[in-house]
Amino acid sequence: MQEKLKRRSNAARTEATRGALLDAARDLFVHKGYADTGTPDIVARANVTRGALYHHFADKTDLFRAVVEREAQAVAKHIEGASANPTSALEALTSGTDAYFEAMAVPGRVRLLLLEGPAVLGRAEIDRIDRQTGGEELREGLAYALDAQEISPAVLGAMTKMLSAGFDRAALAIAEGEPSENYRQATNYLVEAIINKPR
Amino acid sequence: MQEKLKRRSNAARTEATRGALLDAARDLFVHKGYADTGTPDIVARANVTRGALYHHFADKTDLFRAVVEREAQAVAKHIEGASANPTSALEALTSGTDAYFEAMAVPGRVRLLLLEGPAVLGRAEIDRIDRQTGGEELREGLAYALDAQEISPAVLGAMTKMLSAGFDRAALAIAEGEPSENYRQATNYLVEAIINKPR
DNA sequence: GCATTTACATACGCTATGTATGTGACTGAA
DNA sequence: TTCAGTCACATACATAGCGTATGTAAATGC
Repeated sequence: MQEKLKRRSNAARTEATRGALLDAARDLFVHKGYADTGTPDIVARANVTRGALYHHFADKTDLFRAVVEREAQAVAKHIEGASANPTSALEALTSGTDAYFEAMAVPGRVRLLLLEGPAVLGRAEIDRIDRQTGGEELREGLAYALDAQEISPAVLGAMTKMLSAGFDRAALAIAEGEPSENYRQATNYLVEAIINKPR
Repeated sequence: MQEKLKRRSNAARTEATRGALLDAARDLFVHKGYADTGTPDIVARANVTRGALYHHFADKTDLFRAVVEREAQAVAKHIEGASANPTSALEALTSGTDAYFEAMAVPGRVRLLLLEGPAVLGRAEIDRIDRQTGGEELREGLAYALDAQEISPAVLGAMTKMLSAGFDRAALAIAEGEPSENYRQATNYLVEAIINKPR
């Protein structure tokens, strides 16, 4: 236990303040949305002043971006940890999507990453964050699974984006209370249909 | 040619003012986004005052909703007109998706309906508008195509939402300049894989 | 030990939103 | 035709949030 007003290094102060701001902002952005959350609300909950906020972040959008990036990293870490050693291409895909659905079931994540994120930061920025935090797994899994079939890389990329959007939508529906089993089954159906597609 | 300051009925005045506001707002929302578009900008472009805006619409969000609804109706009308008499389930689906991609290629539509819409109005509201303006076609087409296979209605609904999200994503990519041919091929591949899935 | 940088806090200007209030044009009944 | 009531705005105002400029004490580095 440390003293109440202990002297702290600048690094420690920065970490504490930034962390408090990120936590408070995440909560408020999740519950009230980006537009309806004011910087006064955020700093009040974080027990700092607006000066601190604008010292650590360029503006409100920059703070939001930091929140989103932290969230995306958490998702990536979860998926990374879950995908152990798959026995088949199909199993790799389904276990990967399961891990994704699990990770996205954390409250607020869907709103931050799939709803507010693209609108506030723009689709390009969100895509960048996704890629940066490791959103290549689905593409690789699909490419591997479709190895035998004659598909151009461009079409494969297009299909990957479309399926990825489908999984996002599934995560969104699950987060809104729809039974996840329906989406697990639909996912399996889709993946199987694609992998076993007759030519 | 009518006089410059002709007397007009109230109905005519309302229609003109509302139309000018909707047009101006659509342009600005498309180019600068909802958050960065101020009501002063909108009324300046529409050549009316803020008083007129707040007379006809409850608030800025309400005006945005009206813009989105008009846009969704335009999309519905286009698809409705395109889907003539299909010769097969597969052709019905592919021609429907093609019509959807065409409709969504109108500049700004993707941003309004797929990016800003869900974030500003909420997913639930956007879904309501979609349903109201006739977004049931894909569901019916899929249900018909999958008639033979053993799929519960719940899973079918889930799959429909996921595929719909995929098509949205395709429309978005096309709107951002990616070659539509990739997405047409990917769409065909997916639809065929699903319809012909071996059991 | 001192200059510099860091990490804030405070105060301010600007802009946008929504609302309250005022006014003239239109409408409908007598 | 007139006149009361409503409609379609216009204007003025109150509030609030954002970003910035400026001030200060603590920490860091030479």
